[in-house]
Amino acid sequence: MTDVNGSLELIKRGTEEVLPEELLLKKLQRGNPLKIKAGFDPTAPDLHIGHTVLINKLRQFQELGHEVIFLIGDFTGMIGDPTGKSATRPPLTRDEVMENAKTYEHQIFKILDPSKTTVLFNSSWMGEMSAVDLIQLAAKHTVARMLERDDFSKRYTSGQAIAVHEFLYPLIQGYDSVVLKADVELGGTDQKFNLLVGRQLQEAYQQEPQVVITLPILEGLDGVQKMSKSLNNYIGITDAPEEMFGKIMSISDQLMWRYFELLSFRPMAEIETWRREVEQGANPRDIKVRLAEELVERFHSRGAAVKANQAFVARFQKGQMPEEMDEVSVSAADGGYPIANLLKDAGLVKSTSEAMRMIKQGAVRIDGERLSDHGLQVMAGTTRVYQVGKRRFARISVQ
RNA sequence: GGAGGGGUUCCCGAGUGGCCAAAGGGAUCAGACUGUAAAUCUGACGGCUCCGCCUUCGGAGGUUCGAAUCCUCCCCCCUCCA
Repeated sequence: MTDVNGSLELIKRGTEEVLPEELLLKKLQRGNPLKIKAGFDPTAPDLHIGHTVLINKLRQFQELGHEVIFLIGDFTGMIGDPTGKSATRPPLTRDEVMENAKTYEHQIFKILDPSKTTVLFNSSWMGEMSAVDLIQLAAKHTVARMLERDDFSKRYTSGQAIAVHEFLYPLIQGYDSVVLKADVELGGTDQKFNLLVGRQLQEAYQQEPQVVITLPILEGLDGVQKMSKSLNNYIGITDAPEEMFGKIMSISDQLMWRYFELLSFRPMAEIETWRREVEQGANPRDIKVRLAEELVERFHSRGAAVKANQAFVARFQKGQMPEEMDEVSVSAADGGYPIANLLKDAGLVKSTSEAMRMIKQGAVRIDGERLSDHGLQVMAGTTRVYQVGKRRFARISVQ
């Protein structure tokens, strides 16, 4: 390998930490393909663009000739990662795990090269482990070290529950690295503790420890909390083009730069140029469009990106109705369909109470016209466009 | 095993017999303003046949004209001691 330092620089770009960097350099200098490990939770196969920060990094390793191990933590999934609040998860069945794995592959191979990716399940070795083995593994770590983990110490000091089995999670994740003889493990900054446990365990099992690379956690659409499905502040990589485009356009100007840095493949120099243009008065919206187009193109196609942009302009800058919306058909009883029930049954609101509120607040429109009568009975034989707020539409036929 | 503290509406957190569908904050949603920005302002924020009615305050009973608030039993969490 002639250009080891160049590789190192490339790898470091966009990362939070490389621990320890000297070891990575040493491993690279040997010139052999490295085993790059990244673990994924089997319960949440719907990836969002926050996950792609990591996946993009994996791809970079592949391009440099290394082997990526995409590890599905189906065994650890049964424990549940004790990050933050730990609601007990129901164990997944074998079929569910396999199905989720398929979904993962479908999504990650939009970015990764399948021929250089090995997909593994940690149940294949953890399932074989005996109680004795597990206790021996547990003997290699101490409670004090476990409590170093921020999550645990916070919960411990603030009087929240920590179940004993939660201590096993980092150990098992670390043991995966032992089994795989991983050279490098990637994870989000929130995984730093778990990743470091892997290093320690590898040493305990007489292996050269892995290099730990942490990547920033992408903030969600709100710009404050991390992107996650449960907070509903995410952009799914399978989101429809228009939805994806719209979500990106809705982020704040400040957050836009963060997204550019972590998600765009554009050179940083170019992004800096745009930032200066904005400082000199360019409309940030126009720059944001470039980000939206790039990402829609990556996960869909160039054509989809162009179309999404056009639809966005038509709908929000020119105030037109969306071309496509849900079509709903319902049957009215005698005397018509009460508007509140209609909106509820069509899925535009969660309850009739909410429907009433929306109407009182002036959020409901029928064919573009604001509705004020919350007692309206919709007659059979009509088909109209019902709108709640700015974003929820449905074309409802009443039979 | 012993002693003490605690479980409230999505989250945090007030509330110790009626004025409580339950303060306040957060999140969320809507309206205004906009670039579907952000910030800000206003309002909403259990359900329903919606100017009225029904169901909520860990669970099950009980006292009372009336209970989130009192009593009994049960479940769960935390702290200190052992």
